[in-house]
Amino acid sequence: MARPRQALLTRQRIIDAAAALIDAEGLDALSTRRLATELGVRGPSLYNHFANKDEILDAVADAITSKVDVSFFATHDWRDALRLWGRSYRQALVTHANIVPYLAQGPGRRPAALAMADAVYGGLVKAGWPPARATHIGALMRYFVAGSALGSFARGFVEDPQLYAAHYPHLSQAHRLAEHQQSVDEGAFALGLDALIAGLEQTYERVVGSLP
Amino acid sequence: MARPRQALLTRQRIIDAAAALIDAEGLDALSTRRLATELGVRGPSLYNHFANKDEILDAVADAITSKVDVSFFATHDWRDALRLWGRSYRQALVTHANIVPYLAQGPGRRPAALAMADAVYGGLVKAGWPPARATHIGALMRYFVAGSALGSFARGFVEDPQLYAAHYPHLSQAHRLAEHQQSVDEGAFALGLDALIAGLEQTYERVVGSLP
DNA sequence: GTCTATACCTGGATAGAC
DNA sequence: GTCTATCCAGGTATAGAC
Repeated sequence: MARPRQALLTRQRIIDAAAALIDAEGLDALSTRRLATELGVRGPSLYNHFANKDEILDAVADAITSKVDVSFFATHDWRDALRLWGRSYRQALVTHANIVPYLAQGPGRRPAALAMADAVYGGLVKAGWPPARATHIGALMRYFVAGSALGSFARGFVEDPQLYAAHYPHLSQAHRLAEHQQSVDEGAFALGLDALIAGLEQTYERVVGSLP
Repeated sequence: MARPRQALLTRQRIIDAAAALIDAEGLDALSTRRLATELGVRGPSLYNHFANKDEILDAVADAITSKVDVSFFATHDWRDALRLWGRSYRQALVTHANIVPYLAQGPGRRPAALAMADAVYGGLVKAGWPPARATHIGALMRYFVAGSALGSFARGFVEDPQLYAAHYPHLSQAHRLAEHQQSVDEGAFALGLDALIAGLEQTYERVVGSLP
């Protein structure tokens, strides 16, 4: 099996397999050898499609970001657009939570991330937000979404009541958090998103609403 | 130099050196060999003080979290407490941004993290927030702070105007972001924190203010 | 309590055959 | 375009001398 008639690998197959591997076992599980094995191939073959491992990771990150829906800024009020975009953004990251640290720290060179920033910024400015504020809003939404995808709050807790009751008076029910992990995270995200938009609305009225 | 009269290492020295190394060169730079070298010692010596590498990382994470000031919940109005705690929390993480991915994903077994959660939850409940909401608020604040420390929004951009102007119509000034990275991040955090608290205030009036 | 020595594994990447 | 073979660096951790 030196050179198969039909290529065994494509960039897309590699990206998909890498994403699946990271989702299942974490960022550290992604090695070129391991990824190749998943694809029924040997390590070095990957280098026919990507120059190095970082290029693979960047491609995965870009694919995930490209799933975020930013179309709302063209069709909706900025408040609704922010809310709908925020949900779509979180959804995209939560389903690939293990890659969030890489994705959030990565450089602003990935096309999908730039397209997203462009749409958000453009939409906010068009709605009347001053450019500096629009930048801040794009950034703070990113903080909130990335943070919520990164660290499930509840995942941290352990299902052992004894561990908390003794030393942390207010956390006596904390072990229950482990049971309701997902609903706690979703509730916290929903509450935060509502609060953020309501708070920004006040700023908007003060800053933009007072103009002619 | 087999057995020195005075121990060369202490847990505290190891923790400090590990934090400094991570701050300077990132999480991946922390290996037992490298850390030992920084301490003027050989790799295996560390195992006299910690069972394994994860224990070292947990100790670093705990040390950082313990620097967060949660005393405000005992002395201030919940709004002010939230704001002051948020700033202190962000400050602690931003100065050790490289460890945020580990810290945010880690388990809820670290004493400092539990003490913090306990103080926040207790303070909010005492202020009249229903327990479920108090949990959500603690979580959403964590999302926002961790997200803001994790990924500097502006750091991602590159100081090359050409890169953006061509394809992203609204980002023509994006290269300027790289110059003002810190002020963008601080401005975005401040705006988001204000908006969050203002938004929560509305919820508070609706949920708590209407009670007897 | 730190050392040396070492076992053992995994990693990313390249060269050259087919 | 995938293979084999190989390099080299680095990782965690243990055993036993001093």
